[in-house]
Amino acid sequence: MSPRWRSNGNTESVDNYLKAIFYLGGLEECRVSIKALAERLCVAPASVTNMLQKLAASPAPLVEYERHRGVQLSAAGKRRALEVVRHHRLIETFLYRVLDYPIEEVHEEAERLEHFISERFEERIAAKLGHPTIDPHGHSIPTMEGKMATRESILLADVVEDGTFVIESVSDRDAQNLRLLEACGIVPGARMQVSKSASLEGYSVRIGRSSKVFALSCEVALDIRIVRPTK
Amino acid sequence: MSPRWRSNGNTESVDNYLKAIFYLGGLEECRVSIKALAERLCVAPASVTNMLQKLAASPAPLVEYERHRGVQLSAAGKRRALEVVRHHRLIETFLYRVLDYPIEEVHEEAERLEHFISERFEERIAAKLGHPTIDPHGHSIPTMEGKMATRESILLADVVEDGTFVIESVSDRDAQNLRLLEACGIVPGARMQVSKSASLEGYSVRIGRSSKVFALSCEVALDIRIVRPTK
DNA sequence: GCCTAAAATTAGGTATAGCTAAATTGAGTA
DNA sequence: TACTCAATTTAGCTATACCTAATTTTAGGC
Repeated sequence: MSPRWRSNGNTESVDNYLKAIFYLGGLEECRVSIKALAERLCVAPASVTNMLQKLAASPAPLVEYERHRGVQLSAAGKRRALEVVRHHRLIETFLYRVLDYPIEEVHEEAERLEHFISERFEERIAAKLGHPTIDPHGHSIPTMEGKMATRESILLADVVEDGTFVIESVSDRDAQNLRLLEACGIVPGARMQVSKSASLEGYSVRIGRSSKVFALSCEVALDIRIVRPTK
Repeated sequence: MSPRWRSNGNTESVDNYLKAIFYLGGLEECRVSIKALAERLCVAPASVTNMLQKLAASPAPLVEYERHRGVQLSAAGKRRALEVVRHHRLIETFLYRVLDYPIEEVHEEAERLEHFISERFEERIAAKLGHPTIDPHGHSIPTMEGKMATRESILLADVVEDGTFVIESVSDRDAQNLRLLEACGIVPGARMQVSKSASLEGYSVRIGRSSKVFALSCEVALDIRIVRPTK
């Protein structure tokens, strides 16, 4: 006799651990340290150790964990992480395109809702949106089967030679910053002229044909991915 | 340093208690027994006592609770309950009208999501739907200010004389049943000829101009509200 | 007024997911 | 090799929200 509303088992925390391991592990899926996870999740390192031990001890473990050598997702864990990322990015796209959210508000709402929507909800919003592959921040949306397209972009922060680029994606984690970027026209798909300015400790950029120049700090440049123009 | 995803305080259980007290108290807002609450929430009576004591002891209590004499919502509790009901019914309407959900699936999804949507989400779906006042099951949607329209309907189960009625609302709690009702055309707004049949221990009904007769049990009739046709 | 049964409460226990503080481990340096 | 220190783990604690079993209270019948 357990309350109706807990019947699905609450996977919120677990999902957040999996997502964090997924992001921190990068595409190379290297082992992630307890410290890095603790920082990303805003919990104490001891809490992370605890949770990972529990996850690793389950009959169908979502993580591969070895004492003192960090943690990695198992195949099942990666599948679940990609599902949550798909939920997150579909919801962001939906909020932006169907419910006309301001761009800087979609992340927070998606961060909450991603854990609670059903398969049906996922399928319906995907259909409504025409099965999108890119979210409003320019990030790839994993498919229902758990495949995520990889694109050959680089970090703006890694640019060494001045040139023209197309913005692939921006970070969704800092709403304040996102609002500023959007106001400057720094949005996925925009064409951007970049010049590295040593004096400024950052980058000067011009968007499209505008003559306005914006200064971007190195920190912000770490959150922007760009590609060479196709033509 | 508490994890981001718990920052709002988890009000899921509390919301469910408030909603249950709201429904069981009825429009007269009478005191609700611990036993009734426990049954509705599928938890042990001891758990209800516990929760109510905690809720009543808070500096701004959501309930008025006295040992051995049941519980009632405070003004603040009623406000919150109506907000959750508004969320629930707006979400149901949204799922049905915008995302083309089958009618019998909207309740379960709304039951989960109602606790986690933001004010912005509420406002946006309401706008998208043209600020609806009735949900797909025929229930009134409370306003943003916490007012809920009351209509002069009666339970089908209270019908003593045969006659023609318009269906106001059906229950959303039993998906199976809801699917059957819909298949019979027993949906809000439909015109229904009712005859009480003693032999059947229930009602025989015909919908619109159809000649098909359906038998409804007394139990089902407890979940259908009807009104006299306006003309 | 007393007795009984149902309802409510109390007492004590579980699991989850956090926490701090103390102990341990291991990786790089002297 | 041994030392040091940061990272990790362990131990033991907290709060929430549930549970069962035992106790208390209340309300209705006699």
